Amino acid sequence: MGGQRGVEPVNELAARTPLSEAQEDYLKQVLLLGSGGEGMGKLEDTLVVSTQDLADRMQVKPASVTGMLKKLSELGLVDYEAYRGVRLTVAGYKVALEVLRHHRLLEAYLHQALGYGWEEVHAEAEKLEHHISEAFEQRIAEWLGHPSHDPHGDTIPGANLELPQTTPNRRLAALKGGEYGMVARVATQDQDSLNLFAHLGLKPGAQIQLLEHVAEGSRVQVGRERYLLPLSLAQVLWIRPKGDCHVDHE
Amino acid sequence: MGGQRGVEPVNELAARTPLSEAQEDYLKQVLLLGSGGEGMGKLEDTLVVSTQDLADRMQVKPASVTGMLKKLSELGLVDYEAYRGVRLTVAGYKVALEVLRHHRLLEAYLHQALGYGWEEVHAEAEKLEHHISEAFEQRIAEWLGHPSHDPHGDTIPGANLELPQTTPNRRLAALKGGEYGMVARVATQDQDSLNLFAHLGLKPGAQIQLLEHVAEGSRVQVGRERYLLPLSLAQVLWIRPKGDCHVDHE
DNA sequence: TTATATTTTTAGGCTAGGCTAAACCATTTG
DNA sequence: CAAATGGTTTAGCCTAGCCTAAAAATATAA
Repeated sequence: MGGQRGVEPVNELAARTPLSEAQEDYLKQVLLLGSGGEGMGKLEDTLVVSTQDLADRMQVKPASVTGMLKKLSELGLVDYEAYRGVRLTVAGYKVALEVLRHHRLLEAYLHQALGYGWEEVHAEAEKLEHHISEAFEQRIAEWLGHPSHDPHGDTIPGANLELPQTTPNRRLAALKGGEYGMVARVATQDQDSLNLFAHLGLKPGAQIQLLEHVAEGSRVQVGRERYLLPLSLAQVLWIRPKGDCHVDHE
Repeated sequence: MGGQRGVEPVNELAARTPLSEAQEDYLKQVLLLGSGGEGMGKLEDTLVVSTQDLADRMQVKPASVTGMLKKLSELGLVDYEAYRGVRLTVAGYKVALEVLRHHRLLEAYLHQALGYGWEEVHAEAEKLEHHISEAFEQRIAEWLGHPSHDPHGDTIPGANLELPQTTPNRRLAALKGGEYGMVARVATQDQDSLNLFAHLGLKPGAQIQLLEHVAEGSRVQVGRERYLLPLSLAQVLWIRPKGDCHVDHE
């Protein structure tokens, strides 16, 4: 059997074997971590992901990650070299996008059709994403009118897995004092953070002004309330800058 | 540890440990098989179920069933004695009803909210029933107006797991020639049978007349069509008898 | 009531996906 | 450039659920 010359023979067939829930989750996290906070982009723009990071995200020991990466590598879903980290292959990227599409469509559906709060949808979608059929995906996508974003402001890959157009946003922590903007994305999966953001009215679409950065975090104005957000939170709030600074009030 | 006098000490606590999908499925099937075609009734009216029957239903070898029954027995969810078959305990019965409630609410929701055909809902509900939260259950129940029956005519246990009132129906195979009635329940999970019934318009609510029983099965009138249903199908079609025979036409 | 047939259980294996402890590599530090 | 440090992998174990083959119990027939 030696001698398959050529560049990328790999196990393309295996990509058709139905994957386990765990496998899908690993692929999804490789994509998310590799996209590093930014929206999530083309496969080429993706970074190499470390065993450790994956272990943290999956709530699992690094040794377990190694084991899984070997399997996924044999399936041709990731490029993995010991001690060097991991990246998705084209096949793995497709799977990850599909899972992410399920997840985000579910979030949108739970929010819009069943009245879940936007901060509540993540957990439920996380469980369901692996168990819905393509028919289900299609029907909720249709019901929703084929949305491009979920309730957190994350983009939803299209039915053919194309990525929606994204506008360039900046983290709240990167705004300059006085700048106005609209919350475009709340990029955390931590339930406590989500609850806090929801409580403060900091959801996608909300208009805000960054007052100033201080040692403890960022001071921000939302409606007529002013809050101090610790840096960790200011890092996950993505803002679409609006008009420039010092506008017509005060 | 000897000497817990009293009748039913058992492992009540374990019933609180979250069960695996497989465990839930076994419990559900013990209930369904123990209810033998009839609607599904009180725990007391339930029959003992054999290892073999369970194996057939679960698409699994009898040896595997034995293994699982031992575990469920230790958890206090079934009463199991080697070679004598199995029955649910009160705790197991509750779990089974809960799973069934999920299943049937999902079927109703998929049908009414997402436009699935009534014959298509079973498979999707089968996968999802183990993965929805109580919040999800509640929201779809509410959306549906707390229905008492699913699209196949099966009763849906209430939020407190009470059983809805059931009216006494008879199998099509048990009707007498000339009797009229309404399809009340299509009691099969076989996809081909479901498709056939759907194709013939034999869904819950349909008005029918039994013409006669012949060697090959039962001849039945639906609208202005007449069909011959093999006995196996006539056994799973439950009818609510309407007016008596020979009414005002022909 | 003994013999045969059927059902059920036991024994021993396998895979997936976790874990721990120990070995290994790479990178940083002295 | 050697040594210490910390992330990574290997080796070996464990549990859930399934399997097959063989043994045991029950049910049926003679």
